[in-house]
Amino acid sequence: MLTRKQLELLELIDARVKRDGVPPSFDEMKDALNLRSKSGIHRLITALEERGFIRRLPHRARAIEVVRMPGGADAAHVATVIDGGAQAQPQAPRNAIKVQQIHALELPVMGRIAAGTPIEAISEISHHVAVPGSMLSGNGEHYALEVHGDSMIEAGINDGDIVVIREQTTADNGDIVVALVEGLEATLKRFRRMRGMIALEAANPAYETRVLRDDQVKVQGRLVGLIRSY
Amino acid sequence: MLTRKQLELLELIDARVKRDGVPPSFDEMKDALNLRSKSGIHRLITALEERGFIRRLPHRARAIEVVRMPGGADAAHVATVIDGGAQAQPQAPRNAIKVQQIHALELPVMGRIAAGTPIEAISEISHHVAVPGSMLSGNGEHYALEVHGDSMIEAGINDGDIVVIREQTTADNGDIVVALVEGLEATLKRFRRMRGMIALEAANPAYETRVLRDDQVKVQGRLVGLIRSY
DNA sequence: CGTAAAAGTTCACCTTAAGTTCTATGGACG
DNA sequence: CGTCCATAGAACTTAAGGTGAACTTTTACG
Repeated sequence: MLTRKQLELLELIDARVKRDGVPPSFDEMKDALNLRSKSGIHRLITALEERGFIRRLPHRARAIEVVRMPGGADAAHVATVIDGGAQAQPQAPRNAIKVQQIHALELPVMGRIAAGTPIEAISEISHHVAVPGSMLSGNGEHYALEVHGDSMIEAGINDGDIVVIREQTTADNGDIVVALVEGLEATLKRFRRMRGMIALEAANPAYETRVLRDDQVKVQGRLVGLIRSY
Repeated sequence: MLTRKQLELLELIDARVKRDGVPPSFDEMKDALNLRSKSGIHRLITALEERGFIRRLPHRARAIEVVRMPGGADAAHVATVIDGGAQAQPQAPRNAIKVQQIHALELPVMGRIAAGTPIEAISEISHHVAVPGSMLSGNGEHYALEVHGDSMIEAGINDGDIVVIREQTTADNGDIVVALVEGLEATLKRFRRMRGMIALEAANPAYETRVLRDDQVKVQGRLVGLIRSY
């Protein structure tokens, strides 16, 4: 899986992060591996990223994170240790064997939502889904809903899909939102504001656009992601 | 992941919140880090937010929250500990570490695939995505591809979507598959076998169904999931 | 409720640190 | 003897960090 050099670099990064709390820069790595040019480091880093051992933010200084160590993790079920909120706890519990960082989060599926016509509650949690971190905007609360109906089908949202919603009370034109109409019907529609009114458009010609007064519509969240299983 | 300054500031905020119960103001942080201008703090805060370590409400006084600490896990980045299989950690660990199951796996994105017309390589890994375990069939290798083009649009597969593929060389009628045509074109199409020939149907009337001889088509995998970010 | 103080934001300017890219070099190898 | 590939080197681009000042929004208080 890894060449000797790649492994060496991976172990170096891991050791430095543990020692300093801060990942090494390219220059520091180059010195530590006795190379004279950091372009070699660049290639090694790229290789490690491709193989899924580290994650990084391109062009960002010291933005490297070790995701797993060789021999490590690759199973579908993994136990995650979530730190209560603060208190870093670097070392894993003793009987843990392998560690992998997964860039994802479990979100509650709060129920079903009728995509086209109205109703179906945002009520109790039925279960949870893992959602890739890249879908989440960093700040803001998120939850998931199961789509029922075909009214958003032309937007590529099918019956049974899981949609990921970011809680927010405002929306821009063209956003797909979860809106509460008349205080009770929760629907998933495309949001458009026009001369004082709000239009909720379905993405299916069989459904009519509903134009409502400002006070009849309460935006509850915006669609930020979609997950479908076949 | 963090530079020294960023880490320093993060630890300061964390310590202050623990000590005072209230996050420090920009001026207080500036003094604590021995800076003469608070605009530097602003930039560090922005960097910490980008990297997902803190969450904040813009313009609000002292509205900063530490979401996670380096090495520690919370929010979008979660450290997963793979328990050997048996014994999980039954007893509540010393400093209130919560254990959560994340039912997901990081899959490599192997490149782009043209959904409609032909070609685009399954070549090197560009990056990784977390994929919910419910998508994975337990056994079998999986990988991900970025969809390019609109040929599968009526199946709810849009340009830019990430599709999750399970490696397999056979397919049932109606499956959506990654197929290698004539040994070089990789396409995402619906698979149908008819009287000794294989039909690869696009889900877009603008594209024609291609009917090919058995030996011209090699099934490489089957679509098992889809992930879309807005 | 209005206003002043406090807190957060933005900009311009600068220096240094860090990451990226491209081309050249030199050895291993068939 | 040419190809492959890791290393080197340097040029280049961008990010990080620092400062000071003006400006806007919140928040607290009389």
